[in-house]
Amino acid sequence: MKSGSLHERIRQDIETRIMSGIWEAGHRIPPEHELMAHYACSRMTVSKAISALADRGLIDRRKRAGSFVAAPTVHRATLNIPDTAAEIEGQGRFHTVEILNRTEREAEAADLDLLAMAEGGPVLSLTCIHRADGKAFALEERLINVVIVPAAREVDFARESPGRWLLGHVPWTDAKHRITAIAAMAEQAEWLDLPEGAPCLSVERWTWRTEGRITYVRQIYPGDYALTARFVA
Amino acid sequence: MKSGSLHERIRQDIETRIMSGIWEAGHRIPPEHELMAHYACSRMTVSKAISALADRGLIDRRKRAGSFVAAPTVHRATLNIPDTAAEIEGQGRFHTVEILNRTEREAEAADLDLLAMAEGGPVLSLTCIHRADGKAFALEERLINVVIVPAAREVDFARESPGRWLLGHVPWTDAKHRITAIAAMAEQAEWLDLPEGAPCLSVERWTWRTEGRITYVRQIYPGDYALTARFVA
DNA sequence: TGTCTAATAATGTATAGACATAATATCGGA
DNA sequence: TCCGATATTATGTCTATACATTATTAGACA
Repeated sequence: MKSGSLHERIRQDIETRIMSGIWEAGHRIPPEHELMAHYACSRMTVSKAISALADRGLIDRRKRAGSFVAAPTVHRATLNIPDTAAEIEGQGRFHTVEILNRTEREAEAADLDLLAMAEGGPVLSLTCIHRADGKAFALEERLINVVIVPAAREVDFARESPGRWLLGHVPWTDAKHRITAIAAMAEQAEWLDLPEGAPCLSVERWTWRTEGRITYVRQIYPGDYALTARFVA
Repeated sequence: MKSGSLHERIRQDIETRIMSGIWEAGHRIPPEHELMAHYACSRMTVSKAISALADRGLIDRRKRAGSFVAAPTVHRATLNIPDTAAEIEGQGRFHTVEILNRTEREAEAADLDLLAMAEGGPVLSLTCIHRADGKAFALEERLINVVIVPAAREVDFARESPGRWLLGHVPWTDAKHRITAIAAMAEQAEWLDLPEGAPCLSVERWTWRTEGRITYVRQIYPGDYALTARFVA
């Protein structure tokens, strides 16, 4: 239980009190000088423990007033969205990608929107299917902004999947995800080996850095695929 | 840009270098004493900045060896799953809940599993529909472990929705989420005002605290409902 | 009684130094 | 050349102290 350092133990201690409901929302936690006395340590150590809790949103700190247990209003969970190749290999299965379509073209109206391109320019459009031990796992539709990532032109994405290549070679500053349920359209259903209209999970991601959008990707998984997320950090 | 405190600025500074790709994965960031000199500050301040980055998983720190930019293998995003009532009201719409079914019974085999109950005991089963401005928004199927939360027996959940009541009255220590796509079954489709078989987003959540599982809930949204998540903390 | 002002209590930030810990580098000897 | 003891370096934790910031409380004054 007592994991190493003092500030860590203090944090754990307070966190347990909050989580177990001994200190409920709105309860004022003892001021730092009291905790100093209680744990017989310096203020910095106590402060470090409390700051960690504040960072995680478990408590609110107000000057002069004190620190209070925060009222939970949302479930906040961390979602790990691994690059598909890593995910499949992580399950001990054999991953392959097949490129179904690769086109380099001038950005069309729809592309301009997805990649937030003001002026237009060349884009690389990819459609590929990921397989785990030969079985369809996910369908990937991707647009890459070639203006920002010119190197993508030269890559053989059948050898290294687009997601993995981008992750390793192109840094991003921000990403937005959108998760919806869709009905598989005829062509999609065929590739995923599902009946037409079968429910599928669609995960879209827009990735950008300061200069602009890097890539847009939509991944379509059969409905029984589950994204899992956990509370706590 | 420069927001307030020095350690915050240093963190921002380093983060920008990492995110922009100036320092790529595996790059060693300057040791603390160099950063001290560069920012003309004490070691504690530098350390605080770097520790924050380490907490977020952006860098790895190794004694004697130094601190290195971590290799990104996954997109990590924070998913906010608000209690449905709060979500609807947050959109400025009018929220109502209708309880379609409320049963208190001895736990059945399926319940024991979902609530991880070893011995059995009473459970409260609820089915309700959330509406936004009168329009179907989400269908909620919930099990509450009455052994742990006896107070739930007395609550009128038509006045305060189950999610909100639990959030406000019952502290949890951990939660697990599972997101899948499903086809609406006849009864579900009817309540959600969708054709049978329409793709729907299913969000399941298991919530527990030290003594055991508190509640299991499955929320079913029409397919066009989107969960969104952002990178960064 | 009401209002403005000053004291006070709490957190927030930062310093400078000490010792602990872990991994690497170095050097002497077999 | 290899091995092992020792030195070195970078991070990890902690102390004691100082001053800044902010909201509340108490007191002075009209």
